[in-house]
Amino acid sequence: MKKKNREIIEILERTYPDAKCELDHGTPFQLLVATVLSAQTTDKKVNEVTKVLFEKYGTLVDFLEITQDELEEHIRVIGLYKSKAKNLMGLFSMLQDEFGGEVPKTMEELTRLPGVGRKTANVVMSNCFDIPAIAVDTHVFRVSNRLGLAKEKTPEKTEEALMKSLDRKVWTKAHHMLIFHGRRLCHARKPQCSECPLKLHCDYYKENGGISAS
DNA sequence: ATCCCGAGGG
DNA sequence: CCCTCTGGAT
Repeated sequence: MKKKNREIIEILERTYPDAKCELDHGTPFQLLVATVLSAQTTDKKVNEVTKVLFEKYGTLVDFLEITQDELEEHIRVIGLYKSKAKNLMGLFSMLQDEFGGEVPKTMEELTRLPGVGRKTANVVMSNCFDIPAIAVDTHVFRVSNRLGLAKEKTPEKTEEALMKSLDRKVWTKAHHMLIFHGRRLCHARKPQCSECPLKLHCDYYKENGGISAS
């Protein structure tokens, strides 16, 4: 790992020592469901929904008995609930029919599941099975570009570049820290550069002197 | 208005 | 690559 990257990781570790997955989850199956639900909404809201949902339906077997209408009723307060409910219904049956009722552990298998893309697959692999992975969401994408960890034009290329430029053992942690940084300081619109401990390592800061775009 | 730890389809 | 899908918070 390059010296600059190592310094960035060290600063992130000091700044966000508690960076972690904030979705509540017990079993891998439950985190998979929670992660599918989390797209374009907040973890807080998903946690409120899953707390009630998993109390009534805790396992795949329970969900195989549910109807799409019942599921929609539970997740109605979350955005995109129709497509999420539809995807989850397909996900349940595919888990049962093609994966023996178990959550698969590979990118190829996970992304076959309806509603599961690279981001969700990486979250499941790293958080459920301790497989080093970098899930690139909008935060990781933006922050990586600004810091120069991975200057890429698509999330998939950013994922590849980060895996090359960072030690495997910090992948999962780096993923969480970059998300925390994106949410706390390195906002899309108005990044708080003046408060940022990484500004001296940041290409974005160098280019505009830390003046937030209006 | 803009954003939320996206995914699928065109 | 770009658009849409959704509702709630700020």
